[in-house]
Amino acid sequence: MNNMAKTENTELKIVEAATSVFVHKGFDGARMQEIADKAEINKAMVHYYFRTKQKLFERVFENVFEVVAERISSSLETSKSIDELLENITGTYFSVLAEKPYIPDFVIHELNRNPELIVHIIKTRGINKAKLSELIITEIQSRSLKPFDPLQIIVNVLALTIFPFAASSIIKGFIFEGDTEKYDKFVNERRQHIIDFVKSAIFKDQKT
Amino acid sequence: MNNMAKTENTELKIVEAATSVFVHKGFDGARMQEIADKAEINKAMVHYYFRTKQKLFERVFENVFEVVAERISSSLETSKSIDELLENITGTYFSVLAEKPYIPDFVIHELNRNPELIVHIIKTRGINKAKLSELIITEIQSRSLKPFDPLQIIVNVLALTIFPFAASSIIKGFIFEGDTEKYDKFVNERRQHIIDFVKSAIFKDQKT
DNA sequence: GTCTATAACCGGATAGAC
DNA sequence: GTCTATCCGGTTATAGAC
Repeated sequence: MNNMAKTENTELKIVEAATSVFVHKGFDGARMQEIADKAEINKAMVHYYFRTKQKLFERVFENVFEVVAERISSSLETSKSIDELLENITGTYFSVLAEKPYIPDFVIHELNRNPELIVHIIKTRGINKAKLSELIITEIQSRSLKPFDPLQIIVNVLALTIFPFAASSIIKGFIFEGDTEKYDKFVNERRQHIIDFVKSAIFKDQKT
Repeated sequence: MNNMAKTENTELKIVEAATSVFVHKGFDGARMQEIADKAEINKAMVHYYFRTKQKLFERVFENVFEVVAERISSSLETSKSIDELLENITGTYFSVLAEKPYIPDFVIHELNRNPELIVHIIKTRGINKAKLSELIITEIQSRSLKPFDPLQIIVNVLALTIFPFAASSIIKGFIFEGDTEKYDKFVNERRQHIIDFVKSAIFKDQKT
């Protein structure tokens, strides 16, 4: 009992440490020693619990991915209109990414370099894009919205929301010349801007 | 003379090989041996020409960055209206990125992990966002467009254009379930879609 | 489960002959 | 300029005592 609690506690500490290292340095840049140090534990212990760097990484990646996927899909389930959908998606992403802005670059980078990961993950959790485009198509017809391709719209919303976090260093550096204050203001205003911008694009009747 | 031609030729071969390796594996994942192999040259030669991996990387990164920056800024210079601007930016990006889709992830990832690079690059080539937002502001007033923040609009266009390339593996995997044909069709239609979408968002008069 | 020590290997970099 | 051989530090992973 005592042992088990200890075990799970140690394992958790390792995963947490590993997450913060992998997420900031990537798989190739991460060092098992740094993970051990951050977990305040011996390096051998990390191998005792997870055997290889690769296995530890997979555990971390799935965790990180799950955090986002979980919150996104639950917010999709409950959306009954495009307006609600927009509010929910942007809201969810902003609440997750404002806290963990490094997630997009991490996920994108590791997935690009390791496409097998995708196959593995898709099997466990497929995003229900069918349901999503159905909702959009229905709305396009019933509310006579602009006849854009639903998939393009979905990607647009993802792009508008995620890109600024993925490319934060570029936007901060090149567009705001390193001015953190202006950048923060920009991010704060952006959630509402995206909603307004997308609505303005797809609704025929103007709401300014 | 003969030596010099050979030198420049060898150097070029190294840079080309290094580019393809760095761009796909990132700095941490890249191996000098693989670069040497690809350049069909000895590993010691790579060090002879560039001394360190870091120096070779910087040369490659600046080259890659330059390709994009060059074409973007020249297309910005010549744009006299928002319509032209949209056509030029999306057109330029698509022509560059359709050919080199790995650039966004590479640039974003390396810049996020190595912010000092940004400072270095900004000094040499600043993006003239001032001129850009001026044009947008003028257009907003004279053609009575929706009063969106010009900087948000700029980021929107970049996001809509670049994100699908950066996250290509995700979009291909999750939204198109690995169907390359559908994905290619999606990308081909996307350039025009972005133009239509953005115009629809910022123009008050509808052009469907 | 936890630690120390070390194996085994890899990768960047250099020495030195040609 | 080009090659072979090699050094050397660092990194993953394991052996083995406690």
